[in-house]
Amino acid sequence: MSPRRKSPVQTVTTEPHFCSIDLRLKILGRLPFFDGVTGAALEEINKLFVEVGCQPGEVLYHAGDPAARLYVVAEGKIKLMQHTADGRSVLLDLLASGDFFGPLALSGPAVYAETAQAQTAGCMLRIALDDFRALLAEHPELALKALAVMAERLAASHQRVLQLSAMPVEQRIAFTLLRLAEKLGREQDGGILIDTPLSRDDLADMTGTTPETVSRVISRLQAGGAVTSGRQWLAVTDRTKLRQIAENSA
Amino acid sequence: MSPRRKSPVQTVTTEPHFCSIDLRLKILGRLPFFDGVTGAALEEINKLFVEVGCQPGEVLYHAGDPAARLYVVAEGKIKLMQHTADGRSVLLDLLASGDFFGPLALSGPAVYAETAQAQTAGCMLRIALDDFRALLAEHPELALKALAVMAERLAASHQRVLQLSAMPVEQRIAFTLLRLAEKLGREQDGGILIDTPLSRDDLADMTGTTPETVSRVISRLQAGGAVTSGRQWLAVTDRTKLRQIAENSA
DNA sequence: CGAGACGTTGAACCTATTCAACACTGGTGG
DNA sequence: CCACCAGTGTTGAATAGGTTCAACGTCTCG
Repeated sequence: MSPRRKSPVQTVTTEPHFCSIDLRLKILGRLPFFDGVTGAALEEINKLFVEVGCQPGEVLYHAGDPAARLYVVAEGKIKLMQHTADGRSVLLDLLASGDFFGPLALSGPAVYAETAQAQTAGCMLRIALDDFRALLAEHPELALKALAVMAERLAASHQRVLQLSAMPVEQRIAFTLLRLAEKLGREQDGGILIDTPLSRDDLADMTGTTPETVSRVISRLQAGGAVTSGRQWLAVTDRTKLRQIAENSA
Repeated sequence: MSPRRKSPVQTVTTEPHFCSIDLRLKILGRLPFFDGVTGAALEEINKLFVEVGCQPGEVLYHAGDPAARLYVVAEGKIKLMQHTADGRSVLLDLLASGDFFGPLALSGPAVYAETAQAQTAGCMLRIALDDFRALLAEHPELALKALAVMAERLAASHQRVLQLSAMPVEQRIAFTLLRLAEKLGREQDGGILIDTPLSRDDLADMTGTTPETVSRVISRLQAGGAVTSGRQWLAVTDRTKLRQIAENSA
């Protein structure tokens, strides 16, 4: 019952970001792509990656830019976004350590389909598209892994289309919070903290609504005891209640 | 100015549907998957497929069913749908001759993610998941083709999320009609006929709205001369005007 | 300490939904 | 062959859910 006043979200603040060799190998080894690759080959692969630091708010690339590289998140959170002509925006995905982004298709027009923006400071591992193509040629089973990743994302996107088409705002927000808690959740005295600086605008862009509406809904959820929230942070305190709201089809 | 009274959409009516060998090879040869495969190998692949006829409205599989097969549309139109607990539905995709559907992921849980329902009578080519897996092992480059297909569909789904999140109904419908005209369009005295029996309900499920609203919007479009429409059919008569409506961000 | 970003809340407005009545079409069976 | 009926489409009126605009409070950072 003691409302936390400051954000419990850990924001890394060490300057010019870079990753230790250990972290790099750990990240790469954990990728679905390379989980069957042995240590020596992995180090070979590691050499193909370049590390890039980034600052909060920094845009790694814009939708429509010529696409020549793929990225892996080593540290930090990345927002994948799209924008309309009149300035509205959608947050397509929120990526954390180990997530892959960029033109996974490999064929097709070599432009980025979305804008990638850093939500926190962090470090990315970058690989040239050609190098990745070569890697795929060498290890054909990697394509199957990529296929699995794409299928998962397609299913997620379809799920979102369903929600936007057929559910009221409150349910969409509840679902989104559950998903975020699952993906970015960290245990925090009795609740699951969504471990990224998350604004009302971000949530609005994730659920197809406005920041004002998000604020109202979250106030309601907070009054009902389902979540606790403050400036740029949110924790799920009653998962069951939240799920109930998400699935309430009455 | 003479409003067509009967649907110009050609509906195949020959009973128990099946495909000629010629058609089968033609369809398979045209698939992005097999476009590099030579005649002899193609006939080998052809043997793995079984043909299945289907009637309008028939459900090939339900979302959640154990998934053991992949399908290729030889003839006819297939609706891929999802449903909510309270009976609302979304039409995720409308597939025509040459389109692939089923669990393209190959890994992951072996259940169908959507429901596949025939919109017209038609014929499908079916392959066992295991056979397809074997095919992929034999021809690793096929995985890249599959990857490209998935990427395309993911981009389409993202586009739809953007539209549902940030555009009013009229724009969404206009966009949808343009896309349908592009995919299923057939030239028809001065207009582009969308060559499938398309109900207001279908359009509502494609644009995240209600059949009533679709009806109103289409009436407006028709009054403006952008489209002509009747029972279960629609033709785009002024592409430019429709595109203008679709992109109007004012 | 001030400025700007973030968040909340209220009130008016508007778009699209819902409910309802009716019209048209096409197919079926008497 | 016609009458009927279910499926489809149209239109109107009332309503609701969410947006928009605006004002204000609060936190953070330089």
